[in-house]
Amino acid sequence: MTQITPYCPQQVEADAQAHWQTTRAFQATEDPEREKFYCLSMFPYPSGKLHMGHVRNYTIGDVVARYQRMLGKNVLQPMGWDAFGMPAENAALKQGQAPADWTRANIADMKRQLNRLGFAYDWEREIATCDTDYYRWEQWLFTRLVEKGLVYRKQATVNWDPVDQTVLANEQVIDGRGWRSGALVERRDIPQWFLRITDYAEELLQGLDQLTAWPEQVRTMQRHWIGRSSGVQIRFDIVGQADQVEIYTTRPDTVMGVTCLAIAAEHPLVTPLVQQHADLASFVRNCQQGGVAEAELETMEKCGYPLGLQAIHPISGDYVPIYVANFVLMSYGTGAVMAVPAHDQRDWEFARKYDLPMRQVIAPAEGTGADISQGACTDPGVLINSGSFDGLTSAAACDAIADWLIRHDKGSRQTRYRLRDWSVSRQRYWGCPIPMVHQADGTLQTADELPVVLPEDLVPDGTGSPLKKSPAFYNLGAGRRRETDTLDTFFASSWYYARYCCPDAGQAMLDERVHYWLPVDQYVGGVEHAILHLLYARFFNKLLRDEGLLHCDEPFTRLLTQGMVVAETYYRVQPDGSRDWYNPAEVRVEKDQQGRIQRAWLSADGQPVIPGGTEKMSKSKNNGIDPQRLIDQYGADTVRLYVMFSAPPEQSLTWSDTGVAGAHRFLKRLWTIAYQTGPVSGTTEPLTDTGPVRHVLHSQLQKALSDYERQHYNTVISACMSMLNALQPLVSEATARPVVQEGLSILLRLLAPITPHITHHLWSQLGYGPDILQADWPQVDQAALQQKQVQMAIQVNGKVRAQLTIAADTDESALRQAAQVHENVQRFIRDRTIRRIIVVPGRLVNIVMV
RNA sequence: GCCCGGGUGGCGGAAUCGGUAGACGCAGCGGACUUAAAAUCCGCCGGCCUUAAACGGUCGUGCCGGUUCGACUCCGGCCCCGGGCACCA
Repeated sequence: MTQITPYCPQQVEADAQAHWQTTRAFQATEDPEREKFYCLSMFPYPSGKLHMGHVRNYTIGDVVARYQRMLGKNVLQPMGWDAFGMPAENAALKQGQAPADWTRANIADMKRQLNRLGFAYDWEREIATCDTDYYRWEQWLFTRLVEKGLVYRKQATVNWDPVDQTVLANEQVIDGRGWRSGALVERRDIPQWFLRITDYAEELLQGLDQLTAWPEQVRTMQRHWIGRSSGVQIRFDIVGQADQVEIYTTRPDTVMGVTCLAIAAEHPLVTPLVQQHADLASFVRNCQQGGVAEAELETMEKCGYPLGLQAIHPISGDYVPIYVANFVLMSYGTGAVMAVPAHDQRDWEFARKYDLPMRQVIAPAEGTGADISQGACTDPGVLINSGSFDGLTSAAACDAIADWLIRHDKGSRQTRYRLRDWSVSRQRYWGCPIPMVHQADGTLQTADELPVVLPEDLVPDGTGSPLKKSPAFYNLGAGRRRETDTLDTFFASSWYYARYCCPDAGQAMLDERVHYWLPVDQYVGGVEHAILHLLYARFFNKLLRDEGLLHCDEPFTRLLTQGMVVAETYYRVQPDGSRDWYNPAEVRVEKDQQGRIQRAWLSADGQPVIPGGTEKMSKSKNNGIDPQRLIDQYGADTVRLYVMFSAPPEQSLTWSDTGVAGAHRFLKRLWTIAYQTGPVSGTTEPLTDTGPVRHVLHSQLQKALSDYERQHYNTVISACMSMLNALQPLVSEATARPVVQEGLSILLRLLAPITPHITHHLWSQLGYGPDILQADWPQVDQAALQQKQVQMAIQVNGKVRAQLTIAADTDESALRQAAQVHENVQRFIRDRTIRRIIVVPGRLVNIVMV
């Protein structure tokens, strides 16, 4: 046997990539004659190096793009950088490097790594959101939205670090304390810029029904997030005051059970009383302790303090006490809620704690009265203790009570959304400057000239935005002052998909090329973006549409939410209480028999580290795995194959590096078998052989083709492995050569989207064709699928008792006969009466006994 | 706390519409080749019972219950893990 060139991925991959470069294989051009396919993966934040989550995301996207290309579509697959954000400022704090330099160095590194993986990107469309040519159009859009009245300014509650004198992100609040200072975080209201996304709430909700190629779970999450509800806004008068308190409820049927109102510490009713009552003042101060994250507000201990005012129940006229409560925020809703302890669990607990009366006004529709001594009864039922409303069902009472309140001018019906307007201003440096100017008279105007360029030479010091300390930036003279807040980075990532269509458009935000490419046919990204990013991008698409810049209603036709790559986290607590996170690659662990971690220590110093649980790979928890080592050792194709094989794309993947060797072994076998078979020779006529190997080949091909459509790429690979397993014994048989060649030709094309380098090499080197990118997609030979014999299971009462190999065209009565005579079956049916026999053609016969 | 997912051998996973649970791979074990190792190739591989072995039996898809001739799949209740909760991206 002749010596076979060993598989050398580094060489094969460099050659293939050079070929794609010289042929400009992935540069996309608009061509109205061809069907387009726009495949987009969520662009990365340039945090440093590529981690496994990136590799997984971009490999999935690349497989989709290359698959569509092989189907003959005109494919656009761009790539860029979500380049503004907090980590650049954090790196600057640590290393004193300007965020711009850090970011651009990371972009260069990560671009090199992406290229090494062989992704089919059109790099001529590369975008970085920190480039003036990109963000100038955000500023332009912002001014347009100001003109349209879709931007406004309002107080909003933020996390305030009283020591560092800075606003903290929710992520920077750890156990109620600032991550750097360790100081107790306070809630503080400051003026912020808002976008009226709620104007689009109904359209964003309705649009979900059209997104049939989105995962149902994402649509459900967005529906709940938008959270449309029908309810009643009710006004309560206050004893001895002209002011009123307004509340909103979706359960007006329970209104007769109100025994308390709870209002926010910042509510206008509270402020005048604070000066008079020291206890109240101290309670209000306590209320302002802690962060603003909803999870924190919902899980903290609910506290209240009686304000000393009584509200007048709008129907009964009873007096109900008003409490100040730490779980009501002034900036959401009306800043007040009604409490119905008998029928709401949170209110029930609140009433227990402060010894407030409970008044049951709903009886369960069926059975005897519910016991509210153990907890609230939240189910709908029939009204009791509700005067003239007694006996109504909850549904009827909702209507009747709403009507009563409206008739007596005490309330109104309202449709509300849980969705809140989008606060887009950030008190940070490394972002797009908001193009507004504070005039000497206190009014606000849009900037005279765009772009407002962000100075790149500033270095943050952890005590607020350096822009605020940079008169060169903000001081416009004559008392005019530039806004120093920057835009939320979600602003930049909400329209990049459109800019890729025309990244060089100099005269406008978007040009006519978007009409060819949009909407995006396939969007791929982490499931963690299921709500915020995807909702904001849908919102922006509608803003851009209403601006006349694009025509589609929704930006992303099909969505694949890739599961996360998660890994264990490890940390040590520093003397100041902060946590230092260690990468799993630097940690050694000892596990017990159940696989639980017993002991973990840093390999560098042997000292223990604390396991922090498996979490999404992230910069902040330092648990990203560097894929570079694997690429160096095995090559890009092996890494691509491995990440696609080891789990279905939508499932989360707990990182472990066993199994990579198996993926590599498969590619080596493919290489060896292809070279043993040698250059393509002989007839090119379609084969007519219907032997067992071609049956395996074409039934596996059929499975692989359908799995490509279903995006079950892990089982595409399983099918390819089965095909290679079937071919392997035939390699040394000269007569089987046509079948092996056919098999390899199918296999190479099936694998081309997943492992593009090795398939490119073998295809052209062994004479299957000039360039696998131009090859036709394989097709199933139906004749090869036919089988003369099938194997069926025989069950008795649903338990498998025997196997039957029988002619595929055996009719049903013959099958019943054959099943009953089987020896082992006889043991179970002897002496007993057969009640029925169920035949599932091609699968099983089930004999049901008495 | 609320919303959305997930839980199948030692491990990753398969089972597309309620129809033979464990495809494909990893790890492991046994064998071939080799002076040896690596690589490669061949075979075995959920637990328990029975058996010389095969055949066979029985349990088994997080837990408890239900529907069905038949349940990983459907229904009810629970447990655990992951994601999101509006300033991480």
